[in-house]
Amino acid sequence: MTTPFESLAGLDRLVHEPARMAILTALAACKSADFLFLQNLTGLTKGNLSTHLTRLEEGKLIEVVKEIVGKKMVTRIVLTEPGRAAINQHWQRLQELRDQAEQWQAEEPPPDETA
Amino acid sequence: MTTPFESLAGLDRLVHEPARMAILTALAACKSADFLFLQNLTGLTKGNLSTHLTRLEEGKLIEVVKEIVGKKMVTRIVLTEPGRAAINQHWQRLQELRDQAEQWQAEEPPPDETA
DNA sequence: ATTATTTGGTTTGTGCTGAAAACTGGTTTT
DNA sequence: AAAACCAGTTTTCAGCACAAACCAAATAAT
Repeated sequence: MTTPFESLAGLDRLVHEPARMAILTALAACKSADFLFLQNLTGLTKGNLSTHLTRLEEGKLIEVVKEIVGKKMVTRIVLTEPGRAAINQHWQRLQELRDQAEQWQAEEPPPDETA
Repeated sequence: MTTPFESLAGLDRLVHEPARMAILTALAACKSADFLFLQNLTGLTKGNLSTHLTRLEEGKLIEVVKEIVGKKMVTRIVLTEPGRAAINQHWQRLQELRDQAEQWQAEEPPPDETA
């Protein structure tokens, strides 16, 4: 028997991490985002954003595409389908777990020791 | 102007960390919990639970009380009022931010470059 | 009574990880 | 041509989660 608390403790940190939740949620809300736009949206520093993007890319949740626009190189970040599923499911899971936690009652309550 | 994504990125890691969300949420749902009961609920190892409890105690979100019951020493963990507020507000904030993110649209969209 | 074993945790060691500073390569400005 | 700037990347470092090792007290075995 697994409690909602156990599930909470086991949440995927790749998605759950605040900065990455921000990035993934932003990407899910935008049709497209380039690096600087994402930086503005999330308020992360460039270095920080860059490393989080690398992690997300390693996890196949996003793709980083470099396009040349005019003479500038633009880094476009795209949410993959697994990535979209991951962030959506994460939000949904949080909601479920919160609800379950509220409903929850110990089957085997801790020994009474009010004496 | 701060976006919901910026707020997401700034979430308090002391509360947001999966193991600690589990602990705090469990404590909010129980009237009381001793160490082993919490361990069963969350599925954490003893060492891991112990260190997280220390962090939460340092943050004044819980209190760890050692009682002697019969001949046994029982470690009882109590959510402080700030602790209860913190976990409740955290859940609420997550909900809000999700909603805001869904509503959100860029005021200043990224430069169109469909060419 | 003395020695194992179990119970109920804490401390220590280690590898990871998030954050910002420092760096890099191209571009524009002067 | 040099200086300044832009758009990111790499490096450095402190902090952290995790489990293994450890420890004290109670209980069980001999």
